[in-house]
Amino acid sequence: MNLEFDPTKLPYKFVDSPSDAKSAFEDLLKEEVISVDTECTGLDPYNSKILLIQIGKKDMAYVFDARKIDCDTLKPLLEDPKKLKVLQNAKFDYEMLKAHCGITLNNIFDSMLAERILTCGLERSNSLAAIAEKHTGLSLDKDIRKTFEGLITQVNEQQVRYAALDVLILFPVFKRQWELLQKEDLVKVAKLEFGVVRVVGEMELKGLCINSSKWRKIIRELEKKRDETASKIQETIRPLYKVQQMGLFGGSADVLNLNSQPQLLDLFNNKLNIDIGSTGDSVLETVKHPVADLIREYRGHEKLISAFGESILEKVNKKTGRIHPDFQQIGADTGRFSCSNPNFQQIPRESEVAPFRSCFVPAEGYKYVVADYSSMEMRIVADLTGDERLIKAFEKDWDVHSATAALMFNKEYSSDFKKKYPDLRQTSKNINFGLVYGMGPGRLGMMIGVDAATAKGYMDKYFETFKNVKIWLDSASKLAVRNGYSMTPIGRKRWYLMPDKSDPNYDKIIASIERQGKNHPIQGANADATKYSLVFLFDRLKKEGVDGAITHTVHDEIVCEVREDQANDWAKIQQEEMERGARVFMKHCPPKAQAVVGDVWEH
DNA sequence: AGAGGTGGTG
DNA sequence: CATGCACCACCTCT
Repeated sequence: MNLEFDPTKLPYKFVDSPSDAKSAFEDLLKEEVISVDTECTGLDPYNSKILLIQIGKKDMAYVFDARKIDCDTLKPLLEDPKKLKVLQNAKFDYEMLKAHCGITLNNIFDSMLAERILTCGLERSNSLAAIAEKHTGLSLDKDIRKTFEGLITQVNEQQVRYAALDVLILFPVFKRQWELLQKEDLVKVAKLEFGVVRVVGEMELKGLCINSSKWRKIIRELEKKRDETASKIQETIRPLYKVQQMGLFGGSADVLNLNSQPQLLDLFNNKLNIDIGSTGDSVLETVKHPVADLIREYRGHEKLISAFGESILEKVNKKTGRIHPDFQQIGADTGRFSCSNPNFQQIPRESEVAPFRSCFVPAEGYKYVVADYSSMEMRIVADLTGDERLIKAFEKDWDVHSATAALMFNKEYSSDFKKKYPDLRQTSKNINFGLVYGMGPGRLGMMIGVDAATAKGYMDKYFETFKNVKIWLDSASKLAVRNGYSMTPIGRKRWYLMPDKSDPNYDKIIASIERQGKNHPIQGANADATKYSLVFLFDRLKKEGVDGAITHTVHDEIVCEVREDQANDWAKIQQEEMERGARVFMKHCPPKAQAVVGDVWEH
């Protein structure tokens, strides 16, 4: 790879005076493509500061001292929609520049997302060092990055050189990635992802408000229940253990640690003489012993307390009073988001004992508008297979599981089908859900309580009824194996590492690729629709001048926080835009989104 | 520190 | 022959 600069004699200028800033600005204004990076004292945009802003052209890097230069000097450059800004992990710099300088980056090329799009399924590490090494052969020393953490003194020359190289290297990386994106026909996907960056940036900056006292109340209740169950278990099994241990304060010590699988296994296998291979819920469920039931009860509460307890409240940001989770834009190889610190995509669904979701509340004077797609994956199946009867069912907005059951078992569809034939509907529902995962008869049988042969009969019946679904699924798995990748309708690819013929697990791995090859186009298409929706909604918020923000997304759901008096109108818009997001590629089956306005996170 | 088990979400 | 997709957090044990 030809570099346009000499890595041993980096072309950079350190800019720490207004006049130098002005001339650097003038010089950069001539460029159509600039690269951008920031060095900050930390990762949290609200509790750290920008030290350096680097802006590069292909043969020169300007390193601005953010503590001496007025950001406003750079604003017209960074906000110019005609200039392409190349960044590594643009979301981070977007948030920093927005929070500290009021600068809104646009027209973004994100090398991290580009690499992810180009290697989905193959590589998981998309650090600048890895990408630069791969595309230019130059190895970056990222150790210096750590030296910016909490820095209060003046930056040294080594730090400036490091900062300069980060933006210089982005040019050859960008050039190469752009060629590859075109070659792999991934430009459309890349443009979508790059458009989503600013939405994610704003979403993370906005965060969510949580009712801490209500949250704590739930945890306390759960702890009470857990402790009661735990004591009951300890008392019940104490006689089985020879050693009577006394606790520090006179009470009896626990006989075993209820969270320990080995100790639990020992309890069942050696003390209760009930052989179990694992302590998972599906196994304990079948154990006819009161202790098994108690442990399941204990587990249920312990899980909620440990995963969703105090740890989440510790994430409340001191500056904003809200929680700002990390959204990973291409968190899954299918194209889905993932979420962490904390993971707001796995908050339990609303229930009597654990109403966690109702603790998420909009700010004073605002409402939540929560919208999700209904039966999206089945609608995508209908669209991809072009099955007229499925499409018709969705056009009439029928319950899809009832409709498939009606077709499979030659019954008349009716609005009370679920009441009349609950078992038939359940069977169809399990097939519908299972088929997008490539499920087999064994698993289906387990789910509906019949043997594998009977279950296979149902599946045969299903595929006889929906021949084109079978054709599509077979073709999807074959294509994945033959091509080494699968694709969503907009062309998002997921690659597969093909096993060597000599691999002892060859068949197993191929079977797995076949299942992933069926699942990816469906799950990925859903993700694509949601991402288009995010972009459409974001633009619409601005266009309509709505006082609101996108705060959360969970795969087929988008949560907005909108000023009270505008919420109802926005709900209608949100529903329309989400359906439009799906119609980008759904040309046969109508998508459907449903929105509700409320004071808590619910749907 | 990392793996494995378990279990929460879509 | 065997066969459920995609994540992340917390726990224990090595």
